[in-house]
Amino acid sequence: MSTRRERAIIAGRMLDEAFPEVGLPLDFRDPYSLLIATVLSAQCTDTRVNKVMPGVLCEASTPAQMVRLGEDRIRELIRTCGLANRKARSIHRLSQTLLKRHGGEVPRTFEALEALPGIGHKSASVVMAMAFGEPAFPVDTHIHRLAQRWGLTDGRSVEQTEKDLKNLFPREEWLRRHLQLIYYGRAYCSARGCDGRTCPICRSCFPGRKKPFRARKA
DNA sequence: AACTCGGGGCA
DNA sequence: TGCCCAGAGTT
Repeated sequence: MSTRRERAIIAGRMLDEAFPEVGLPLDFRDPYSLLIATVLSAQCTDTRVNKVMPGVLCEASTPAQMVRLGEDRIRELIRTCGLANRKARSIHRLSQTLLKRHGGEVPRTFEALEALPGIGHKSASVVMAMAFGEPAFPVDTHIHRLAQRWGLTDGRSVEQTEKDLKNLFPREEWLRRHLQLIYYGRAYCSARGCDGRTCPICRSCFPGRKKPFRARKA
């Protein structure tokens, strides 16, 4: 039986081996672009988001331009990302709020970011970590699932998982671990199930695991 | 904490 | 078709 901290150390080593260098999946450093990309990312793969973003930025790369572009045009541009109605309205309202409340700038605090319409804790964390370089550990349902499978948390909520992961990894590793976990889950241990042949952890899974995970069919 | 929303892509 | 995808708002 291993402790949670021991499992975290093993997981960290394994993640570094699997993904020694990690790049940002959404390569937008500009805060506003990243904010838009984050909104589009809901229930949507990042490859699809990356395909759509250049077209959006071409027509509107600032809140003022986005407001002027209008909801209907935004909806056309982001159609292939799914949930286009909601996201178009969200992006439009978000841009209006940025203009009215922050002079067209993206605020640099958690509180202000989370207070924006259409921006929740996870999106705020992404912007804080990747646009502003502040310590944040974005945890979504995928990382939550992985942390549960690896015995890094007992919690049922993503909020508890975020607390546990922040506790298990030093602050300067948060962004790297976040990215590695995203990539790892996608490659080996997704919602469909864990491929025990290629996932070094789930193959033997940590002691304490109740039952084997459904393997992805080849 | 649980529920609702709800669309494109892929097997 | 059924299932999955870098969630947010409301109650």
